[in-house]
Amino acid sequence: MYHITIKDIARQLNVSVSTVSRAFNNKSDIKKETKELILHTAKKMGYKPNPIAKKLIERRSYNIGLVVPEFVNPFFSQVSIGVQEVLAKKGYQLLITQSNESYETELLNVKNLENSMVDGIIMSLTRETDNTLYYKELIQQGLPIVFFNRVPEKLNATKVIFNDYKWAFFATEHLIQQGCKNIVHLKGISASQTISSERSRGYKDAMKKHKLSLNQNQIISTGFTINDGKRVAELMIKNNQIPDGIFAINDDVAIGAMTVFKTHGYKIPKDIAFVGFTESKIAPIMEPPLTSVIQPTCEIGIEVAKLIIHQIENENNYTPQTITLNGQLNIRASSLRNI
Amino acid sequence: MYHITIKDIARQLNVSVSTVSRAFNNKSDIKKETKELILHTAKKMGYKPNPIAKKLIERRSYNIGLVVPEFVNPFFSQVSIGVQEVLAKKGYQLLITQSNESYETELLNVKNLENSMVDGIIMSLTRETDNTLYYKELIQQGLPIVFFNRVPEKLNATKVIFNDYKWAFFATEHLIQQGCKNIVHLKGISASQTISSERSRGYKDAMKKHKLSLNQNQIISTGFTINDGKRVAELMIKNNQIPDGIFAINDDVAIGAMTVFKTHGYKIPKDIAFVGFTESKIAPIMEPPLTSVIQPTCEIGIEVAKLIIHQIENENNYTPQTITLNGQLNIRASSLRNI
DNA sequence: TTGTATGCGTTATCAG
DNA sequence: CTGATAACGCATACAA
Repeated sequence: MYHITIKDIARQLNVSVSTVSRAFNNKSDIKKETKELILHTAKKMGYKPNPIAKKLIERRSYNIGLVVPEFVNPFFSQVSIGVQEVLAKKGYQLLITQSNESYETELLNVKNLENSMVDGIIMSLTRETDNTLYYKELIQQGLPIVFFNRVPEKLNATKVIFNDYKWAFFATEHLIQQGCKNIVHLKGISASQTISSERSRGYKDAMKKHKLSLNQNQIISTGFTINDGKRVAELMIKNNQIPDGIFAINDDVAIGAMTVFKTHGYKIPKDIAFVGFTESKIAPIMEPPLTSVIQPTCEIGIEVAKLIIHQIENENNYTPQTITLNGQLNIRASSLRNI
Repeated sequence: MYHITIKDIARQLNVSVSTVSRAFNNKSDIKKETKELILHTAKKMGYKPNPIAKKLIERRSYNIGLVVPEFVNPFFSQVSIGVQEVLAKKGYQLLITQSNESYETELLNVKNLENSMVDGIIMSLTRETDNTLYYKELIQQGLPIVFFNRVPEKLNATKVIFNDYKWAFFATEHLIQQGCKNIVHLKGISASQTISSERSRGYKDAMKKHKLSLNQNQIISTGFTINDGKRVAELMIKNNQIPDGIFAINDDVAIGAMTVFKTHGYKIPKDIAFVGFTESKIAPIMEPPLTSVIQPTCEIGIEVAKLIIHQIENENNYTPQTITLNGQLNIRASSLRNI
């Protein structure tokens, strides 16, 4: 693959490289005819400006790194679509990496991106990420970073988050309004995760507001997968602790639990009403269709991308901010008791 | 963000840049002590080599472009994981673009990648892509390209495909072995798509082999989404054309159709047995769980990545090849009649 | 209006 | 063993 350069064009036309350069960046004055001639022959010769050379001069890579926990999770691929959309328009390229829910890999990814001289990093932490010291240092060094979704609680950084508390509250309240009295919350795992704790906080406050009894057994640390949901449901059945409503940390857990309860003869939503979180593709086709909180995935991506660009282009003149986005409760049959 | 360069180190240590450079590329001889001193102070100063400068010299971007129809489809995100894995190890970066099933966007993406001076392109065509002339030209110009999944039938290029024919044949034969006599195939749309036509060819041949009647009504051009599946099922019910087995172009179509038939009181698999294709996350948790052909998504990615690297590194000395990968039929309750 | 020279950060080729 | 210098492709300040 031989690439045509401005030198080739200059030689061909017996002009200097600077003239050719000028023709492309309609800056300094250049005779209209020469310009047109150059542009024309450039096109004919199949010239494409070498972005690498430009980047070297501008001392910027126009690359932005993205670090997500796992790409199989549609949430993150959807966010990345939003990110791409904005970045592409602005001439940036996105380098996508995934940390497979491993802090070690996450750190490695970030360091690799640094070595790639990205202009900024967009990231969502793994579930096990506890130590955010390195990211703090990066911020202090002046590297633009935007966190989203799974964000470091203690760091003063730019963040885009979802109002987990509010929507967990609404979701729980919805179950209560459907007549549920004994609602169990299937929670994530680590208490350090903002998301898990915010959602369970919303659950608790809704229970309190409506003066429903709330004991330790009603919040169960489950995990995040379909199998986690299944496992917990089996345990609940074995212990004969059957609630009349379940608010799950996410759709996968809800689906897993629902499946098990169904095969054991429980009627949904009559015996147990279900609400999930972070609407998945499966929710609407479950039987019964699963009520879930939908997050504005694409908007999150768009917002994140705008923020990182803003931060890059106003390097010395920006203050960390946290943007909180809203969602929607998609009410479906799994929680509708038609009281 | 000020970046330390070898110049900074040279100045700091009162040596020349070439000495510093030598210290990093343990090539030419350099006094052990100076080398160690340089390496040490470089680390202390937080030096990171500028990959852009290196790329300029090497006249290579070490970027590889990926063009997929849509990233929401987990198939493609899974493939991309495999691709990433291999490329990252070899020091390449992946630029991911998606064409949203639009030929126009696809072409735009490819051209953008060209302008980014990618060293090669990995792509899967959109469903509407018909004209592959431009890609032919690119290949002739010597740009390494590897196609996968949705590949241009007529182009002599490197391709990684799945044995759609074979597994469609097996899937259909499985239904026949379960006692189905009147099997309908829910096909994609465009006849020009290798995948759709290969799968329906497999279906037809299996029917022929087992001497089952096969008329035009048994192959229905459906589409690719859950709603397409629903729509067709409703039509079949309305026309009272109820088969005893359905082999769908993909899981989404199977799921859509299955849902409708179920709500109309049909028993799965007793009344109608179902087989999907390209195992989705939903398949195992459907009720009944959906039999499907699983594709080795990650392996496809790995294979594709290896091929593009091979092509890049042996630019003048490679011949286009087509690699066909195998899958597996995950038999589940949706097709098991326990005869 | 155009050409010359310099520099972006690095490597490579020569001299020394 | 080390230093000076040219080159990668392009942009730009300055000179003509």
